[in-house]
Amino acid sequence: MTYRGKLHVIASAAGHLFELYANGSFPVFEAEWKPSWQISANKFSKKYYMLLQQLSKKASLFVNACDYDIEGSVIGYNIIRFFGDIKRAKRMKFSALTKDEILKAYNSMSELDYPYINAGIARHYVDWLWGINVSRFLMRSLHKVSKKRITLSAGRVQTPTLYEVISKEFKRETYVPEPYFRIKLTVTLGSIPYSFTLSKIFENKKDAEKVAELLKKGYLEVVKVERINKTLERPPPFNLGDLQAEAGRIFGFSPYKTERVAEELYLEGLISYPRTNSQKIPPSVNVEEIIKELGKGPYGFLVSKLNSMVVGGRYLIKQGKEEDPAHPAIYPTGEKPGKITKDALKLYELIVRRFLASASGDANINSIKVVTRVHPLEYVEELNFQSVVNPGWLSIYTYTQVKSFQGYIDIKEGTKIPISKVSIALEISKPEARYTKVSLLKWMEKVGIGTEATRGNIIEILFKRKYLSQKGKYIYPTPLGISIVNVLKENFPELVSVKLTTEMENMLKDVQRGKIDKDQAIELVKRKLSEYFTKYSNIEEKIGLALAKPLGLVKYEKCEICELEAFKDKLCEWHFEALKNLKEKINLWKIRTGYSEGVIIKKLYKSSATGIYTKEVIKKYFLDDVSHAN
DNA sequence: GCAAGGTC
Ligand SMILES: [Zn+2]
Repeated sequence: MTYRGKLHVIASAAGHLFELYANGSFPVFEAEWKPSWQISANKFSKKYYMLLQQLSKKASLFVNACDYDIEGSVIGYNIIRFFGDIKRAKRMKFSALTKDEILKAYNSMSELDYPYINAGIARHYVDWLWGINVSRFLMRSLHKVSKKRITLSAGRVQTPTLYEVISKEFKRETYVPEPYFRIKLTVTLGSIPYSFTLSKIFENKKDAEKVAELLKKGYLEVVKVERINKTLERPPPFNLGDLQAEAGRIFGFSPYKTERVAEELYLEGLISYPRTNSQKIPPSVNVEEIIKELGKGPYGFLVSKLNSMVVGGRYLIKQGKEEDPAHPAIYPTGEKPGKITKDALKLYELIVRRFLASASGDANINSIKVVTRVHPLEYVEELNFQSVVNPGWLSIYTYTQVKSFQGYIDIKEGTKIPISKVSIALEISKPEARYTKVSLLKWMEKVGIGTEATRGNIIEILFKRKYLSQKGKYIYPTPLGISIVNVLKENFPELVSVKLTTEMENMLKDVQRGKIDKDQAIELVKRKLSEYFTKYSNIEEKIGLALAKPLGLVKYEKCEICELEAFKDKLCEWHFEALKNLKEKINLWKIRTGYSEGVIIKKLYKSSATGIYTKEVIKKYFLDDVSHAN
């Protein structure tokens, strides 16, 4: 384009066109930037590379207009320094690809942003040095012992993620639930029988029985009735993490799949840039125009619903808390979908409904809180009944359903409600849930490792390495994954912890502020790794052996129940822990319930709260006894 | 071949 009398040529990169690269030696501390297309099997970036190289020959000024974050700064810097001239270069900064923001950024462009560039370069080196060297160390060690070449890896993001799955799973699968008792009452509300469980917890069955006996002659007295009108606020538009969570919940998509399909929609021009953490839509996005366009398409009926809710004709998008330096939240462009896959259409509709919901109205809920005294005891019990009086956004975003109490509640202060039935319920404690791909991604988000663009993929890498496996929707570690974590935790403790990322980010901030030089920061990592590998030159066999065992490449003493290495009493650490927990908890069960061991074992074996390793221990050592005894 | 980060 010609603007203000000057010819401007705008050409796009496609992510990093250059990557760090070195030969195959070990340890390796020197790396150079090399064109991505020369390294990777995928040559897609070559055409972008060639074009930018050609155009750069004729340019008098170079402007980096990549994403306004440290990666965007590195992407543009590398292109300018390898093809152009960093002395004739500028930086544009904007957080949404809208006319307003682009014009503003154009009119206020700055010199090249070295604080960001240097921090970005340091980030690349730190990850490369740790990842390449430790991965090579693992593979060399295994090769020494087994002569096998098997791809193994470790890294700042993938290793803490693997460690998290394993530590959570260790607790989950060796879990033995504890018993407790609660009292269930059935009363008549108006003309409807209504059952609920008293909140009071009884550790021992006998205590619960005593109280239940008293309640048979008891009643509920209504102490207070409160009617509260609550609002259920409409949700903000999607960032990628929320989209991945919802597509997982609703369609069963993995986070990686959602990211891929979202990219497809983006390239089709149907949605805005998907790899964003923002839940906000800035005023520079023309929401009115987008909704008008959507109204003409297949989702026009949703726009009609929306318009019936909005007063005054102005849409007010609910803004979320999460932010992104380079992009707004995900929104539909208003373009009509052409021929796209079934999955793409599902995801598109989800994004459309969420966007329209964020522009619609909050739902109104009528909630009745009934405070009762349970006679003849002094328990105060709260009963809550809610019904949706105005669905608002719930009628557009129909993936979220709110239960409504059906029926009329005719009670007021002083009303006495007879108890028609009393029973005792055995309840058991619940363990923390197993990870799914989605909940693992949410964990990564929470602790702050990885980015929108990488989290889904890094989870898939752990599966490709056969460190993790999936059954149904749940994730389980493999023996190889367990050995990898054991080896890394013992020898490179930094690498299993999220702290490595926190500390790296602090270091990057110092580089940005000029408190330390990027080369100094990189040097510190090299020194640390160098010390490690000098120290470990004579333990490669030991480490190789630990990795060869789960791969079945060497003989070793196995657990009596599984393939893991025996740890104590012919059991692996996991089965040993499960047996220990089980023995302790059986006693607790006996005291609290008065059940025989046989009954307890059967209940535990049947319960979904009991861990897998616990069940295997039960099967091996207890179950036969039980069937003989009976 | 190996990381994590871009994007195809
Ligand atoms: Zn075992």
